[in-house]
Amino acid sequence: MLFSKGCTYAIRASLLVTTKEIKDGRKFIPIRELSDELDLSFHFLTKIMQVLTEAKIMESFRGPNGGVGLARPAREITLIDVIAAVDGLDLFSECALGLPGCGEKTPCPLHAAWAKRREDLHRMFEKTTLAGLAKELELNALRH
Amino acid sequence: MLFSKGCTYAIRASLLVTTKEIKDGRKFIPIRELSDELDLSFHFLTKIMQVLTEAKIMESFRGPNGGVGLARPAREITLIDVIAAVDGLDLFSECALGLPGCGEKTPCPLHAAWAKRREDLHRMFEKTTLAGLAKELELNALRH
DNA sequence: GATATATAAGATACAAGAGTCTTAAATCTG
DNA sequence: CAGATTTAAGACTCTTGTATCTTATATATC
Ligand code: SF4
Ligand code: SF4
Repeated sequence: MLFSKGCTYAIRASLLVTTKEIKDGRKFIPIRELSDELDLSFHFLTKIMQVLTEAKIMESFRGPNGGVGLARPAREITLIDVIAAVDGLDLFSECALGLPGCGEKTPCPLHAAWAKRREDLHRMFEKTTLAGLAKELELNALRH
Repeated sequence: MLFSKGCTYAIRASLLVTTKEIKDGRKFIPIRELSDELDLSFHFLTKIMQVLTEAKIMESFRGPNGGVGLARPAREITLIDVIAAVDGLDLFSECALGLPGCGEKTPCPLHAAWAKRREDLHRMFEKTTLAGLAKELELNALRH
């Protein structure tokens, strides 16, 4: 898999929080509500949301009417932010073969082809904001 | 990581076998020689080469002067063959978010962008043959 | 203040990946 | 045939990722 389970959960949950914030105008969404709708473990999602909170992508609030919400406007949060917080960015800097000490100076024969696509992927996730995804989701009634 | 450790070892070892076959004209290379030069565990590499042998990518021969060698001409073995044998091709058919039952009919908002790059990656590994890599390696004195 | 609701934090359990080791079978050489 | 070499097969260990569970802590409502 390209991303860890936790990372994909983080993306899906962030997107759901975004749509709920935009559509219903709510500031904090309980994690239980998210885990129910996304059909995944509440406890596991809790831990992941804690990571996003620590990374200043989410804000949290305890007690009744508490939950998690975006710490910044949805158009300022990119998928790279979420990926970096959960999985790190090794995928976009390390290489397909993972040779020790590899790089531009001493490349393996796969380097040119892989590095190009690696950077393209990085740019793609960097340009994709939660606001953009939420908008696309609403326009086309896509799944989440 | 994009590929498992075993898969990257498989690629590196296949490539080394290819260059040895081409340059030295040897049919079988002992796995110990490969593991020594690639600086990785002999026993682990043995297990991986067994997978490649089972997949008809390599041929093996026991006893003195034995070892492993390419089962087909190097220009007919692609990286996709090696990847498919060790890691499988899920990476190129599954999606970034791994939603259950996802696909063209009910796509998530990431689908279009990801599917395009996923197929591009698949094509890249499909077009890359061991012979091509070995040639590039020799021409430019690249690492392996 | 008492109680219910929610996240925070960390202990624990389970599964999968990565790596090691041992024994068996095949092959060559002398 | 005897002994050395080399892969085959599988048991075993260690580490990491995934998931669950329990106990704290903060907050709101009454
Ligand atoms: S040279 Fe490039 S492609 Fe090759 S192992 Fe290093 S980073 Fe990866
Ligand atoms: S719709 Fe496409 S991008 Fe979205 S989860 Fe499914 S395969 Fe992946």
